[in-house]
This record gives sequence, structure tokens and C-alpha cells, in this order.
Amino acid sequence: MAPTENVTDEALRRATALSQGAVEVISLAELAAKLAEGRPLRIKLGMDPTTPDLHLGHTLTLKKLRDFQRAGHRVIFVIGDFTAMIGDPSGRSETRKPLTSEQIRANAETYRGQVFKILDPALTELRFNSEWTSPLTPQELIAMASRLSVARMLERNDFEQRLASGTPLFLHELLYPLMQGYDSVALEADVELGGTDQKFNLLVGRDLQRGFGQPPQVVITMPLLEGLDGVRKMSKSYGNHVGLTEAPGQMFGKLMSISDPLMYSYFELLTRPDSAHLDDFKALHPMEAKKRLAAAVVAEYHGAEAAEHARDYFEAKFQRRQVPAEIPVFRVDGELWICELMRQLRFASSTSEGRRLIAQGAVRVDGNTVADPNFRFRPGTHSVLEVGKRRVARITS
RNA sequence: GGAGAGGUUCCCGAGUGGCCAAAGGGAGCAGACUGUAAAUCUGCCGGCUUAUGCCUUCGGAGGUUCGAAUCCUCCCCUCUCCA
Repeated sequence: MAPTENVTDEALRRATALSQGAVEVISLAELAAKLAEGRPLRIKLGMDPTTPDLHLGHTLTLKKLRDFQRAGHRVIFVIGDFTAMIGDPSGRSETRKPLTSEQIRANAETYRGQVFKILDPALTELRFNSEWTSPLTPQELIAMASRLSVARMLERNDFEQRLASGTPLFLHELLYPLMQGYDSVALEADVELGGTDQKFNLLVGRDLQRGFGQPPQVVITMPLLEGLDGVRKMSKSYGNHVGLTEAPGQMFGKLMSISDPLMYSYFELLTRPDSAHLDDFKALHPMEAKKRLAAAVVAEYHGAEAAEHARDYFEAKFQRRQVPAEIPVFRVDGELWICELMRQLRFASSTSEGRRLIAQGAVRVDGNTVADPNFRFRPGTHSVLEVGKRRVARITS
């Protein structure tokens, strides 16, 4: 445990500063004690490459890591290529579908570029946890498993609910926290970050470190960002996310569609304003406030210029209902059936859906609603195709 | 190992021989309304070049039948209780 008596006020002050925005720090005194040692701390964050894209929800913990980097500490970003094969059961109401090792490798590759949109590469160690988990022997695994009681495991809400509802819960899912915890042992982490849903896993890391004779890591949990639906946490698998690599216009548009209450929580969590900024923001007309939020986020990942363009595009397209100047151009060679064209542009997932969209009056060519599902584009015409409110393309031949 | 229950379209969940591409809800999409908000209302919601038409789908493989998501056989998987 932390020798709190050795902690200076200065260290405590720094610990408090680094805890800004965290939901929970276990414990602040321990963090202060580690800071007081005066060495660069090893700060760990693990992410399983279960999808190819990082999204805004991931940025909360990444930015906190950056805070630590700026304070001179070393960040170890762990890509959970091994744990991804197990599938983190945290917060899940069902077993995750297993990914192939090819998918995991491909996803992991995309993470590199994306995390460095936020983290400083010079101060980041990028590691794959298969490095130390793959060589584990069954004996070692069982020894680790003996450190965690079933009762403790089943205290978890997600597991308890699954048992209560008769949803399958598999043995390998119980192993997940163990493997993640072992990452901390292997890396001798001083601090581990995670979302609030990671609390249990992070605490297991502490238990295992103690078991291996290491000082336990400090656990810092960060808030979870709600998804665009305002109901569940942001997650690609729920389809309510904004990806870091999404186009500026798309990012802007998605952020404009959120509800007002969500907009304020996004503003706080994503732009980390001081209280004066927050007050200013709340005083704005909701429409203007939301535009500022959207622009701020776009600027962060694509630059100020792109943010401005996105805003112009949005205002032209949706507020003035004009066809914006810059839209994708699609070349048609010869005649092309409109439903086929929509499918090729991915404005419709099938020609059948294209027909439905036409039947619903959602399709316009040069501003005129298309009524005929057999409409064809002919060579020599230059037309603007609009489908619904968001899909536009210029068709040339 | 024994005894029950169950696996349905993106999700939940009805359906026990034709009226089933399959009720209802959710998600999604579209239209109206707006601040492209949110909420609400309405419609659509497997695929097919144009269809009172065809094809694919109800865990898997066979079978019965004019006809199967529905009946039979075997197999796979999950849940519950017992050991």
C-alpha cells in the first residue's frame, strides 16, 4: 500500500491535476506516491483490435495518456492481439464472436496510425500482448487463475445478468480479465487507464501484480462517451460512433444530428473546456453551439480549414438546401439504370432498395423527384443525383 | 451421464402442414415537421431490370408430402434441474 506519509503536497497536487476528468482513481494517494519517486512512470492502456477504426469514444483515454506524456511519463499502448481472440466480456450481454487472426492483424495495423493522431510517438511504446501471453504455459495460467475466486468473478454485473437470463457464459470469458491483468505484470505497469467498464479488469491487474511480487498499478477510469443515439456507449458494433478517420463532412454531419443534451456532454468530454468556455458554450443558441462543437471536433482531426469547409458544406446543403459546390463526381459510360447507379454509388444497398427509395420520393435528379423506377441516365447529360438528405453525387458521362 | 426446454429474417420475439418473405417490437432508411436537431406522425424494411412472377431464408444434413419454419430421422449448439 502507498506510504501516504511520504507523499509531498507537491506530488499530491500533481496527482490531482493528472486525475482531472477521471471518474475514479484507485488510489490518488498511491498515484501521488509513485509521482513522488520522481521517475517517469509506465502508463498502460490496452485496446483489443476488434474493429479497424478508433472512434471518438477512444479519445478520452488517449487524451488522458497524452496528459501523462506531457508530464514526462512513458506510455505503453498495448494492442491486445491475443486478448482479442478471447473477446472482452465487459458490459456484454453475449459472447463476442471470434475474429480470425488475419482480421486481428489487419485491425491492429490500422491502430498504429490512428493512436498517433493523439499520442506522441516519441514517448509511446507500442506492444502486442501476444508477445508475452502466447508463451504462457498451462501451469502458469492455472497458477494465475488460482488468484481469482469464482464468487468474485460472478459479482460482476455483466456475468450475473447473463447467468440470470440464461444467456451462455463461457469459461474462456472468465479468463479474459486474467490475461489483461497479466499484461500489467509483464509490463510492470505503474498506472493503467481504461473506461469505467474496464474497472474490474483493471483491478485484476492489481491482484496479479501483487501475486507476482510487484507493486500494484494505480487504476484510473475514464468516462464512457455516449454514442450518437444517446443511449448506449459509443461503439462501432452498435453503429453509433464517429470514427477518427471519417471524412470531415461526414463527421460534421453526424455530430449535427445528436440531441441537445448529448451535445453538452460531448462538448465537455471531447473538447475539455474550462468552466468559462463551458458557460459561453451553454449561452449559445443550440444550433450555433452544435456547429461549434462539430467544427471543433473536425478541426482536431482534420485541421481548421477542413472544419470550415465542413461547416460551409453543411450550411449550404442542409440549411439553404442548395447543392454544394464540392460533391463526388461519378462517371457513367453509356446508359445506366438509376437503381443500378444508386447501388454502385452505395446510395442503396441493392437495386430493390433503390426502387423503394424512388417509390418513397427520396430520389431527385437535378432537383426533380424521380417517379419512374426505370429512369435511366444517358450519355451526354450532366445531372445531380440526390438520394434522401445526405447522399449527393454529380453524374457525368 | 440422466431428465426437460430451446435454436426463426440486423436484434428481440410470434408462428406447429398451404392464407409465410414469415405477426409484434427495436434498430435502420424515407417522407412530413424542424435547428439535416431531439420528440412525434406516416411509410418502407431478403434478393432479382422493370415482376397478381422468379430465387434464397426459419441451427445442419437427409426424409415424408402435391406442398414443410411447421411432421419424421440423424447430427451440432445453448439453457435449466439432477449426477
